[in-house]
Amino acid sequence: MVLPESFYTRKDVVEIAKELLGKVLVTTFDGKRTAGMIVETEAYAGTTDKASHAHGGRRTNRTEVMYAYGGVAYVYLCYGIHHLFNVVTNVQDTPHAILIRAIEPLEGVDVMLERRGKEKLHPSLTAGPGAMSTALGIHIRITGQQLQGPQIYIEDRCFSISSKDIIAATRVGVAYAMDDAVLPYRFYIKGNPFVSKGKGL
DNA sequence: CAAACGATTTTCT
DNA sequence: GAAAATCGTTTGG
Repeated sequence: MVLPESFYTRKDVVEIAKELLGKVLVTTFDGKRTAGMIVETEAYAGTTDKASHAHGGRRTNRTEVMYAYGGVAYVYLCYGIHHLFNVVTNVQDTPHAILIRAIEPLEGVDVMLERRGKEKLHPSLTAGPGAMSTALGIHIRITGQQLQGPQIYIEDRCFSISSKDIIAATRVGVAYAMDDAVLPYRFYIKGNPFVSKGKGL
């Protein structure tokens, strides 16, 4: 079943980040369908989180979509090269978001390989937010789209992830956030080979 | 209007 | 292990 808007509009972004593990992200761009199970996420808790683009209530053209009602996509360009895919959560004017960092490919592996210019399935195909977005065909132009299709949606296929297999860790690449960099806002599935390595982890 | 920067990945040494 | 790639967004003049 496709996750309803009510899944995203709840207030606890950390809780939602955990629950997204094991859900399936499905995209259909250029008539090509790809899907993968989410194995790694990071929560960004809006105005009080220095690592978030919206910290301190910052509001610009880019971050405006984070202030929207939960359940839309926020994609932004990092280092001029990488498209990073986020899910906006919480209610309007509360800019919470969850970065999807890695998936385990389930459908359309051949399409992902072609988009990534690779020959065979390897964890590096979708481990890491930039790589994953490329594999799924995610582009910054889909920012603001509803996560209920037709181009992109997340569904529950009833994969059960035991809570003891969910690992909480610090986020990647946010050292500049000072004290908020140590918060355990990164979640991943223990032992899954498609979880990104991060920088020093 | 010009300049600096980054929630990363790849490539070269 | 270090450095480059590369451009939209943000910030300063």
